[in-house]
Amino acid sequence: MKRQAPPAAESSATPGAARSSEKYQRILDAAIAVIAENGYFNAPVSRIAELAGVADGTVYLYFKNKEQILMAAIEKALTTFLERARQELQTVDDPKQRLRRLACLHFESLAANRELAVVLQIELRQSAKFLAEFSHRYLVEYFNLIRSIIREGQERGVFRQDVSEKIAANCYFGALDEMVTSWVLSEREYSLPAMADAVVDLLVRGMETRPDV
Amino acid sequence: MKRQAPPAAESSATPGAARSSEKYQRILDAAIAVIAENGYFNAPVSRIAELAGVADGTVYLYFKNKEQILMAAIEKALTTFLERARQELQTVDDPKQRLRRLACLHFESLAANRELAVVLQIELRQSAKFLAEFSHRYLVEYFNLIRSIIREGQERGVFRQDVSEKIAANCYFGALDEMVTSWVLSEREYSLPAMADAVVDLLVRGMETRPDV
Amino acid sequence: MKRQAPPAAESSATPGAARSSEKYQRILDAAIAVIAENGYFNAPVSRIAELAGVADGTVYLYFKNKEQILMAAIEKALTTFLERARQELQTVDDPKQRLRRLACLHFESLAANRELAVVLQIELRQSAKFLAEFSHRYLVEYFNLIRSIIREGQERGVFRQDVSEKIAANCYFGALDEMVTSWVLSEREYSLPAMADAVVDLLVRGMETRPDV
Amino acid sequence: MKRQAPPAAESSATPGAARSSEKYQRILDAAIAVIAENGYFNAPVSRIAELAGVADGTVYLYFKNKEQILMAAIEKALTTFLERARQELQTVDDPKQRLRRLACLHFESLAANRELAVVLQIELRQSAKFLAEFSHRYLVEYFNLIRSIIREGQERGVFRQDVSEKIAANCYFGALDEMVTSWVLSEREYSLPAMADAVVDLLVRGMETRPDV
DNA sequence: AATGAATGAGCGTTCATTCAT
DNA sequence: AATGAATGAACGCTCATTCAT
Repeated sequence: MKRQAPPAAESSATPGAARSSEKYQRILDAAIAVIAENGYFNAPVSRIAELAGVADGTVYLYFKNKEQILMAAIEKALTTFLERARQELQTVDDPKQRLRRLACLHFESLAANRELAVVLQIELRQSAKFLAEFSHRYLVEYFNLIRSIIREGQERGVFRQDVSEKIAANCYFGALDEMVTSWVLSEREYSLPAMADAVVDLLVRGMETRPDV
Repeated sequence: MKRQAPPAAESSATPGAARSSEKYQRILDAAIAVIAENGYFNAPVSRIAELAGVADGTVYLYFKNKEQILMAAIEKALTTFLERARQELQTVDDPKQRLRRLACLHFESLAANRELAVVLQIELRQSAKFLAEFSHRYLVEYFNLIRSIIREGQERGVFRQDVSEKIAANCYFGALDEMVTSWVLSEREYSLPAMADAVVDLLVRGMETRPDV
Repeated sequence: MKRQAPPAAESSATPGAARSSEKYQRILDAAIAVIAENGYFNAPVSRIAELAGVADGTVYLYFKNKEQILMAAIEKALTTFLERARQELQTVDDPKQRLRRLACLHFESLAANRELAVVLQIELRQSAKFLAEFSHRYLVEYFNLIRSIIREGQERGVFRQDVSEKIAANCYFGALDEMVTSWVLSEREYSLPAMADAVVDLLVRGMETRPDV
Repeated sequence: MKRQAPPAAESSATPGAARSSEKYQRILDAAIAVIAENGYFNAPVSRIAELAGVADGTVYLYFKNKEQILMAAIEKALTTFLERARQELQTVDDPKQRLRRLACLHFESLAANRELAVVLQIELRQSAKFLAEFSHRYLVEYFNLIRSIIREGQERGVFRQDVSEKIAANCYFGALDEMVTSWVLSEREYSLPAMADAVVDLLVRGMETRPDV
């Protein structure tokens, strides 16, 4: 994250790409592409550099090591997502609708960038240690958001009280996650966001208090 | 030529040597242990061999390459699981109960062997290609089993017809899967099977036809 | 020092060199040659391997890392020297003669293997840390030997008591050491052992009690 | 063109830029500090630049390459030392006293700047080639000074004629050198100059003609 | 079938040096 | 004169795989 002060601005003399330091971003994008294609451990830093159009050594001007590239990519994606999610959820009040909105965002975000989706769904879990650390640092916030919505719903009497909020959040996230993985692995092209309603429907029905008999 | 009868069945993952041999199994167990501990890419074949008590070269008498060890381990775990699942499900008729029974088995199987769980939940996803191939070859059967139960439920009028059986299966599997991942990553020790009822409850309620108003 | 059990014996089928594990020694010799030529930091392991006639990776079968090669070479040279020194000194009683004998051995040992001499005189001192550790582990024994001879001389009244044994040992070693360095750096070829008498003469005179006036 | 007058004298080790510049000196000091701490090969130019408070590239305005920094640092230290030595020796006539004075200066100079001492005693010897070139260019003068004193002593009949002046100089220098190395490596703090008398005593006694019996 | 020494391609990373500004 | 981002060659080391025994 030690983003070197970009030497100023893009000059004219540079063929094709802008000179200076959207290089950070170029490396990040290249990394996601190469990792998505080959997996983290089969993604040589040299290939990432090549795709980013920089020298091997340049990568290390922007990232401490290979792992940090992946970390940075994931962190950014998640931070962006959470920020957007929190913002959009402010305009929705009903817990059911909030879960629905969140699922749409989840799907839209990943559908918009399939390579990123591959990385998040698959490469993220290369090793227990990596995932564990990651989960604790970033994913936990997403979970907390989900749990807070469910809790709110329970307090309002919209969701059943006899469902552990933690378990419900797990099921909700797990269902979304599996849908994405399924989509990522599928050869057939289909709209992921279009699935949101069905999924949320199923889960919300599972959680809601019966409109009593 | 004192070739000791190389015992029968050879699957794709198993060349020249005996699949049933005791060494075969020892290598498999060692592989799961080492991979669970360090991750697939940080699991040297030499360490697997060491733990299995065989020479490095011996591993290659039983497996074509490193990837095939992981493949074989997973294949066996899944085959065993599916076999047992099919058997146990024969004694249950009600679709809801069948889903419940399946979830219990899912959790029990993995809770009984945490190392295997780590491998299945995490190491499985080293690369999109790997996972894709794996999914298509083995996981698809599990999915088909789940889907057939749901379909049966729909046909009997126990589950709503307006839920895509495919999506429902995804949600069901995703929820279970996330519960397991959560359990694997958790430091606190708790009973995974004990969670089965709550999870199935949530999902079954989401799928069932309302006991009409 | 983890010398792999050499797989048995030299077979006939091997062209030129013996098959198996004087490889350890070959690598050591190659290392000394390459380091003497280029200096430790400019001595690629790959060149050492090449000169030893083994693959790069093989080096690491015999040595934990590059530093350990240098360490092993030096340790062996010093151990051999000290062993021989102690043995030969048993046959000499007079302290003055013992110092003389030791100096001869010192010079002979290094003159017999100029490359080793280069390594010991020069490469040994690449870094303060390296040298410090080395001195404390190996050189200290040599110093102790020298000091014990001087002390003995003092006790017998052959050497002056008003000279710190430690300082005298430093001067003695320093003089020998400088002679060797001088010889190593000199382009002109001359006999190092031939210098021994003159050097020892100077130092012994400096230490001896005057045959009283 | 606002070229600030690039001040006069340029030696071999100093290209384009000013040798007398303040930055030049800052780089030199930084280099000695960093090299003393980490060794020449583990002393990144970037760290030297950082410590000197200049940009990486600036270093190359003052020095042709990394080696030249070390060269220049050593050259300056030796030049300064020799200049001072020659001056101080003008006030001493007796060869024995001159050797004593020289040893004191030797020890004082290095004791006054431990980092420089580390560099001179240890880092100087990174490679036979480096040391050889260095010896021939700078150290030789020091040796000549020592030899001239000894020769003078011999001519005056103070020192024995049967000692090669060259060997005697080697022993003298070697003894001093070893004392310094010993001091540099020692953890215990002690006064190096305090050792001068004892060392010189030993050597001078070794060289002097007996006050005849 | 079993061994394990040997291989060598491949990788992550460092750092002296350059050069456009 | 001064900068510091960029370069890319070079290196130490690992490890999947082979093969002579």
